Amino acid sequence: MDNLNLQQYFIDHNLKPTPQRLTIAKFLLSTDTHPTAEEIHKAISNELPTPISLATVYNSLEALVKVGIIKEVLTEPNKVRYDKNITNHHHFINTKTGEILDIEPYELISKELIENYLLKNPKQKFKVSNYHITFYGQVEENS
Amino acid sequence: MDNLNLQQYFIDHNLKPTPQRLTIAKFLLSTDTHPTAEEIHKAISNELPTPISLATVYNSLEALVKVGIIKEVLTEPNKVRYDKNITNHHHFINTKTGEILDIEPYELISKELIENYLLKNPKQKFKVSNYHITFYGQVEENS
DNA sequence: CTAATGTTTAGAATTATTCTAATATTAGAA
DNA sequence: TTCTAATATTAGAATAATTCTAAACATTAG
Ligand SMILES: [Mn+2]
Ligand SMILES: [Mn+2]
Ligand SMILES: [Zn+2]
Ligand SMILES: [Zn+2]
Repeated sequence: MDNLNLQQYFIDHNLKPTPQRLTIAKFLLSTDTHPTAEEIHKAISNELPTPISLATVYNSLEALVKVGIIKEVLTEPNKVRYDKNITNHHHFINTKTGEILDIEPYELISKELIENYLLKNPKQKFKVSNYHITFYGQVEENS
Repeated sequence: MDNLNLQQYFIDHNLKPTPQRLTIAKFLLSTDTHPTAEEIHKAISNELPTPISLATVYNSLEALVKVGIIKEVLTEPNKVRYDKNITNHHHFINTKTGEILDIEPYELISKELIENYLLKNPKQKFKVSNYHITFYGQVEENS
């Protein structure tokens, strides 16, 4: 999403396209990492004429989550990370580096497979609306 | 695990079987819920002759995680929950009630299936040591 | 006994986040 | 263009979860 679309998206969702919100959104859309509010605050603090407050970063992130432009990701204890990738996808955590990688849900694990799987649980019937997998391990570079 | 085994388990793992640790461990082993440190503190505070401090609850939980008798579970932002179920298993979150249910990993989603799945990701080779699925949805009672 | 070691404790400190209430900005109406 | 009402931003206080500190306790080996 480019600048103009972003601006329009905000307007369409009753969100004033303030410099702070635009800067935060543009920053998130530009990175594949999953930064925390603090990391975002540090990263953008010199991209605005006047310093942005941490409260505004938190406020803006909440607003951006609400209009569906970003998502929260929970990986470590007591830390919320933010993700520009709003599609249903999974995460691979590199246990050596701590890096969080997006894993796209290809067809192999389908909704049907998942629901079948849960049907094996004898006690209750589960109606799954969503699911998220966190993989832990290491990454071997392709040769 | 009963009282005697618990005591022995602690000793075998160089952990003094203090009343505080035993009480916390027994409490966790007795519940299928996934309580927070605070909830545990409240729940056991009248099961000991003298009041237990919250610091001790945190210290003990850390020790119990270290010796592998319990696990941490991350579901909500900024909250750590504890789980007596140390087997590899998944969690179903009832989005109506917030309840967290254990889902045993039956064979349908095997390690091989998972690794195959990740092999479809063209960019990198993943060596998965572990994975955890969080399901969201509702539960229909069996008729 | 006594020393050494490990444990618990209250309360202070820290970290992440939310709240408050004053000020500033925005966007539409006049 | 102003004016105005609604929103947004801000600094700093407050809160929630957790960790740290250093003193008091308990247990055990000598
Ligand atoms: Mn954070
Ligand atoms: Mn907690
Ligand atoms: Zn992601
Ligand atoms: Zn569990």
